Amino acid sequence: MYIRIINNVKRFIELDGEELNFFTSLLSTRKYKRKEMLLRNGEVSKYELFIINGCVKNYTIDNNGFEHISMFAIEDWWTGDIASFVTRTPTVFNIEALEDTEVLQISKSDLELLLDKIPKFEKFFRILYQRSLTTYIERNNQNISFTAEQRYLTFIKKYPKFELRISQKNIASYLGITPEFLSVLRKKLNS
Amino acid sequence: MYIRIINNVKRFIELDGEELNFFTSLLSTRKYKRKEMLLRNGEVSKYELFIINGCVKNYTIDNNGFEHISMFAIEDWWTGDIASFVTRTPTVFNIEALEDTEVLQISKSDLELLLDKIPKFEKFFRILYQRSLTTYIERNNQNISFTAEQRYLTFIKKYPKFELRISQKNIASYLGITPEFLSVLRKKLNS
DNA sequence: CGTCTATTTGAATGTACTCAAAAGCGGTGG
DNA sequence: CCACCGCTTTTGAGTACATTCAAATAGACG
Repeated sequence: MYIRIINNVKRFIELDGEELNFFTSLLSTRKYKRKEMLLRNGEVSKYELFIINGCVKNYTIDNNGFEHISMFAIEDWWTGDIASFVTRTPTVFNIEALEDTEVLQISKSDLELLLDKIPKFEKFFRILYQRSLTTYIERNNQNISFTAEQRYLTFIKKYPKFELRISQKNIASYLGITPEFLSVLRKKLNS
Repeated sequence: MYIRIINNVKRFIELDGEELNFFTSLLSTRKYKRKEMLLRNGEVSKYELFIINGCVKNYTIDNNGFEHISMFAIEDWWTGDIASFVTRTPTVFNIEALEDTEVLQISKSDLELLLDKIPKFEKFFRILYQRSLTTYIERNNQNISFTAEQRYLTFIKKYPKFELRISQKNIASYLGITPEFLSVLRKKLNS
């Protein structure tokens, strides 16, 4: 149950048995069926989530009803909505399971307790956010400088697993293009 | 000299006089003239930077020689290139002063020393990166879902100061559009 | 004051979208 | 296990948003 999250945390900090027990005591498990919602636009995001298995998408819906995917998360990834979680304000995001998914979650008060009791977790999250930031900076750069084709090629190179697991419609939404246009791009690239 | 950075740090953590002295002892000042480079593509980013006054742009140059601005930073902002700084690998970014600029900088080894001696700084940077991440997530969402006009309107609403201080050419580069098209947009919006 | 860069303007072009319809595919129930 | 239903993907025609290139004008810096 906790092996994946423990290995994940141990990438950046070292913890003894007691600290690990305290950490895992703050986590709870939840299972979601494919298409179930983990978070809905308008709610306050109460948890930071760690995916044990499965796959979710984190997206907004614009005024015309179109979905725009901010991120995917699969096993060993953290997800959630930091902005809403930190400020306790309603989220603009939705999180939906793309496969049957099992998560570990930690509430805001328990996370604060954890950071307070074991400051090494400040370091853990500092590094986690640092790396996440790097990814978003890179993606932002691609968004403002790449064509859709370049973004697609970069995406499948960086996340080869995702291409097999995630529908074209969802990949298109992540890339910021229409599914029709992604279809055209793929046809062109395969010929 | 240190008032701005001390106030910046005190937003998230409390420090006593001794801790502040240790912190500031690790900082050095540098001044740059307008158009001077703070960092060049291919170098390793050796410092995290805090702007005391002035304004800089952080950008990449694509294969066709076009600039794409990742961020601006003015007084009280942190900047640099985390990816290169953390991994000690050559950066793809350039940082250039848009005005005469004065910065405080801290080297990687000194930052590590600081984080080690005063773990509260782990918390400071955890929160700093968390907030920065939130900004990039929001901007990424706008990039994949907004038209150029919507991105421009959002930008001037969020950073009204920047519009007065930064050339249209640079704003266009930040938004991911051509200066010519931004000119057309502004004309349309002013009529 | 002169030079260099930024901004404006316009015409032609390209990238990506919209809308519509057909084809393909997967899950579910009979 | 097959057939149907709903959703995804494909295809194509017409359109919109944004770029490219060029030239004129305006503005800033030394």
